[in-house]
Amino acid sequence: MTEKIADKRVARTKRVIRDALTQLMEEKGFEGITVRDLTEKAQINRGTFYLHYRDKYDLLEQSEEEILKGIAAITENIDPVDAMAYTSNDEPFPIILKLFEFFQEHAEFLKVILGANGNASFQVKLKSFIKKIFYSKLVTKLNKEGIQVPVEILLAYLSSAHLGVVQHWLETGMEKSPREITLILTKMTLLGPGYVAGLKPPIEK
Amino acid sequence: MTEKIADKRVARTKRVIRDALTQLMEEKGFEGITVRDLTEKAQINRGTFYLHYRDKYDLLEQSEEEILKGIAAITENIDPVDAMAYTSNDEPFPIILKLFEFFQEHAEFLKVILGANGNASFQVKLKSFIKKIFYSKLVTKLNKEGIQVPVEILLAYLSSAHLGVVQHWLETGMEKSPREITLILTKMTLLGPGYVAGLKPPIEK
DNA sequence: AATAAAAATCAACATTGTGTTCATTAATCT
DNA sequence: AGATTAATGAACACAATGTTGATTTTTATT
Repeated sequence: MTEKIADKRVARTKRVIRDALTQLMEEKGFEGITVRDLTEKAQINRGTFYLHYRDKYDLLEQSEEEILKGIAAITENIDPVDAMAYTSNDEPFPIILKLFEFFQEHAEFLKVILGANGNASFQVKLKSFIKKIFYSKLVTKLNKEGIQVPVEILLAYLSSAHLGVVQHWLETGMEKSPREITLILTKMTLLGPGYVAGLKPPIEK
Repeated sequence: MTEKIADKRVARTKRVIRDALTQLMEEKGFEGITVRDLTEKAQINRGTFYLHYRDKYDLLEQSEEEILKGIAAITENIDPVDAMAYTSNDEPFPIILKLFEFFQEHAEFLKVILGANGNASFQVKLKSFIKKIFYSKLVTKLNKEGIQVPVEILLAYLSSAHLGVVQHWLETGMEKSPREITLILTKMTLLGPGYVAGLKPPIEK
């Protein structure tokens, strides 16, 4: 995933800089961070920073890029039939489950980047991955039974809802396991939020 | 809503600064904007900016604050029974409809602040308003029929889904009317995204 | 273990944006 | 019309930026 780093010093430097980024973003958001802040927190020379990154935006991009590559690896080989294979109420969507396991591994960074001090553009990128997943699920259904709402809007609804639950899950310390949270998501999506909330389901059967 | 501004010059200055903010955020995001950028775009003296705002963050906060007050005015007087009064499949939630009408009025600013170059913390604040709406709807149902998923997660799901549709609606030029888009949202929420997508609803009736 | 190669440090530099000030000009309110 | 208040323009010290060149330290290689 990440390019192999030959020199131990480089690996260490990049690691301490990224750790500093995560910590500082949590404290004051990317906005308020200076390169000096980063290098002080990381305890390296300011010049060293510029040996590896053009500026702080470059650092952010590279950090995000790495995560997005990991997500792409999970989502890009979606077999519409198999990967989201059905899916009873008590069997989680396999891909969603895999994603939650990946999120858990990178929770520290994702928590800040997807949080209130985070980066809106990263959210958009992540959301489009999630959209892709649901789209691949929907294409098989399209033109069979009519979809009752515009597909684009349905995708916006579903991807946002799922990302929102990821954010909430990270924010509250990941109390549920990836499997548990995926099951809950599956349930809300298949049965409908209204139904699971106990609202009378106005389905004229 | 906004404090009455006595002097016409002040009103004009604040207006051109905020217009500049909206434009520049669209171009390069809040991150990259300098006070010099703002005053050049607004064609005013740089010192004049500091007569009204402490710094660019203060400008952003005040701009957001104004919007949030408008939303608060709509949401704070929610009568759980009345305001979200039922609500057949082809009657939109009144509050949601009102919100969309408000969003339409402030579309230009909201589009950028909720977009890829926008501000994550504003999203969080707006989402919590939406959560409040659904919470007020749910409390009446609580402890009656059991809710099948944790309330907090359900609220995260619903509020994120709704905010996501708002973002998509703004992003794509508000082609649907507030009433149309609210109806679609109501439908997806009450019937369930799975159902409206044509998935077999696994409801064992 | 010795040496060549590469990375990190340190100090210095010009540049740019910041936020403040003060005297002056211009627009507005009554 | 005169008093008041806002906007302008120029100047200032300060802080962060991104770059450079010389030096030291660490790593990889033989």
